[in-house]
Amino acid sequence: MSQRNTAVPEQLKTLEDADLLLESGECPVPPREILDRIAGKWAILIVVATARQPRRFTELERLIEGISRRMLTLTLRNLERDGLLERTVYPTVPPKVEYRATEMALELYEAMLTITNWSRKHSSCVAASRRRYDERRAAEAEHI
Amino acid sequence: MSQRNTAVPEQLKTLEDADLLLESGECPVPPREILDRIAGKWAILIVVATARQPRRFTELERLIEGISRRMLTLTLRNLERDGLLERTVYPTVPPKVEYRATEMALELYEAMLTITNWSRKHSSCVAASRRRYDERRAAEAEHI
DNA sequence: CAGTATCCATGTGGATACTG
DNA sequence: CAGTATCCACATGGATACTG
Repeated sequence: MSQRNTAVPEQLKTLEDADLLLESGECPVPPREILDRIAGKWAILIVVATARQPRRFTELERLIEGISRRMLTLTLRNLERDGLLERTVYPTVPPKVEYRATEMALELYEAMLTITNWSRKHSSCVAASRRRYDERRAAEAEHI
Repeated sequence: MSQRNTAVPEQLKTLEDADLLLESGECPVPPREILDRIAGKWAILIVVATARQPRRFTELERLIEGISRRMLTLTLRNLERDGLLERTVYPTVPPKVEYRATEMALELYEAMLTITNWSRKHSSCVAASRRRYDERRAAEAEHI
């Protein structure tokens, strides 16, 4: 993966091809949308929290530190709508609702781990690059 | 990948572990930040555009449809700072500047393709789930 | 308990005039 | 040409009062 220079497929010559890859006309749901979904601050955390066992609303609110009630609701709805979360209502008093990640969601999470792996692999390199960049800019700012 | 139920690692029992995975204390640059970077609307398009050949500022502005001058500059700076883009200045008049994706960036793009692949694989399933969800909600709204 | 509705602060991003 | 600076519109998201 790292020795070859073929990360971008050979047939990918123009940016229009990239659009096909990323915005994709044939897909009912474009990759861009999926990306936006998982890029949200909370979605993945919810998927992880509900991966191994069903979780209740308040339980998630406690588990996921810093999430607001509003954002929890919104994210849960979106995930449910996309079929990434299964919502089960027990018609008791008081009500009990459980959320659980679907198999599809777990696969998405697994795919997401490739990004995480990249991060881990190159993290210090990126950090070093940032230091160099910032120092260079600071130096320039000085002698002006 | 799809027959096993181990998308979430066995040792991942609590959400704190997930935090370690996603927000990661040991990483100088947390995965979350990388995710935000590539989730931006433009970064990946720029990486793709500069993958096979160096591109000039105005060239990118034309290639990447819909990007504003401001966002192009901002995204280029961020990518350069992170070491994902190499910026070369030719001190001519008028100035000429070229951007080119680094090897690291191409690897990240490749990793990102796993997400795209997930999308393609499950796209119609997600779309179907959305239809069902929307219809259900519409039905509920009616008999109220 | 599991939400919904509302208000408000902040950030993100577009358009564009200006400059070395 | 390759940007920077400025202004502004809008979406995102937090806090929280209220409800079935």
